[in-house]
Amino acid sequence: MRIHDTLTRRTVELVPRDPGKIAMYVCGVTPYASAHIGHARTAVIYDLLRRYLVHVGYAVMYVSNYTDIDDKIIQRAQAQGIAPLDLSNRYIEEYVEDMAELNVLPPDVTPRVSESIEDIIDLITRILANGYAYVSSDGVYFSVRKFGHYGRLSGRSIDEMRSGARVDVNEAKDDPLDFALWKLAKPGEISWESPWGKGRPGWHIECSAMSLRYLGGGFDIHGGGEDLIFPHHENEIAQSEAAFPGRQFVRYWMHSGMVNMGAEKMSKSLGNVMTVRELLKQYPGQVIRLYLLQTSYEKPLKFSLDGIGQAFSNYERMAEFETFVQELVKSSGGLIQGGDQDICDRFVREFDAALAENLNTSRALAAVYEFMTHVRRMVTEGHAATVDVSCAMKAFQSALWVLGLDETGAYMRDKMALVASRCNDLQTIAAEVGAAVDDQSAASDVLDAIIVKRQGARSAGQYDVADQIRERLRGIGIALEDGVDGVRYRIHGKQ
RNA sequence: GGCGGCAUAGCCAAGUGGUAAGGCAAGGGUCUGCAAAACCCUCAUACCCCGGUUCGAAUCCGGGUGCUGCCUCCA
Repeated sequence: MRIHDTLTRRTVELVPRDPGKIAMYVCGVTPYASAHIGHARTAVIYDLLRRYLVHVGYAVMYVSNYTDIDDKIIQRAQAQGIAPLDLSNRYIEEYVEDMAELNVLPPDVTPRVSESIEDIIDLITRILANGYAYVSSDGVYFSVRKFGHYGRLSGRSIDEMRSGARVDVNEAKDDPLDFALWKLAKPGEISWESPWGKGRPGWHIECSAMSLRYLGGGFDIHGGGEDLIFPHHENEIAQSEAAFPGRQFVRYWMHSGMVNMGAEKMSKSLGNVMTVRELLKQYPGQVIRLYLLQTSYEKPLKFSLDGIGQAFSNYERMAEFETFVQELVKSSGGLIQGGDQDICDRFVREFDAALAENLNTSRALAAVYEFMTHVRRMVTEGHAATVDVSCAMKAFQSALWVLGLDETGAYMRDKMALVASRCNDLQTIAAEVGAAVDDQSAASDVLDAIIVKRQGARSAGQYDVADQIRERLRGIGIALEDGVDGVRYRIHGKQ
């Protein structure tokens, strides 16, 4: 496949360090607050990359960290009167739950800073020994000017940054551009023993230590949000290559675009966030995931509820199609009288080709939509040729897996939860139409009773009554459909 | 101040030299008690503006305008 490499600014063929294997590292979150939709976007995108690589046959080793020690965590924990690691631990647990809802597969390894102190100390020791760092009054600093390639990833020169003059002034630094590898602890702060005194790692060093630990030097893909390009990833390169001079740290750098709230970037520090939790109350995780995949991963995504509503319609279509094609396979024994035998092959080829071109999800989704239309048309028209429809089902399900949209079961569960959230309304309607339910009945039972009532009206020819009931349900976001094989209903998150 | 990115129909969005994918919404049709779903049809002489290069540009170049990212914690 081809991917866009931030370092060379080119879209290039992905050539692994070891044939058939991909080693990838993605910067995870600093868990001091609930994950927002921007965090979700990054997680979903790299999860898609991983799934695609597995799909085309690679053995993938995927590492993603938690930066569970940093200034903000310490501050917040202090404010709440709890231990920093308790705070970060709580949000890590929350994050794991949220990502599971979005069908993000757990990475193979999820290292934490607090559990990687030894590796970090070893790495700093190496950097010091190689002369790229110095011990100062309040910690250990990296000498940016000693690293010749500094600024290559983010495309800036050391002198330009000087004119920016927004780098903080710190007496302990030899140069304002230098950054901390190890911070000596202030009284009462969480700390670990080190050759330079009790303290904790600076930001940046942990990702070098953890990625090198689990993947080794020169691993394949390093990813993260594009806001990490500078200084985080720039510094990672500097540290890692200073520790192991002459060896390339990472083969390809990938960066995912930001989610914007209105015109501005969504960020915890700006406070303009939409959390995943909040969204999951209104929409199934699969719908949110599809929403995030509708835009190319490198472009900014302007968050909108309307966009999620569109994703809802689309996901509904996919879920319905999956059921449809499964039933078709059952009823036809796998072969049907249809049309174009090539439909499957063309779909698989186009879908894979789209993702192979720097994860073009819009194009891949277009292939999925067209495929659904083609298969249904084939069945509708019923040509003379015999077509293997089980291959269509397999191709479709395989594509859904790659996109991580294969949790149709979870989708149905989430929809039922939305029905349950309307239990009061349903009870009201049941009372109005005289459906036989009691106050204790579950929402789905109440809904069933209403539907039974309506079917009774229909078979009695009382269409005005039936239509009224349908309208009432539509009013609370439940749409009834009378098919030849019974009644179905759809639930809509938007109202 | 320095270095980037983006601008395609009501909305989302692909497309980096060959004459505008796909989806949502909308309108019409088939089907249906009526709807919905499904299927069929319609829906940008046109890609922010002005120049230029070219047989040919949404795509390349120059100049504008607007929005935005990074330079400080950040996915």
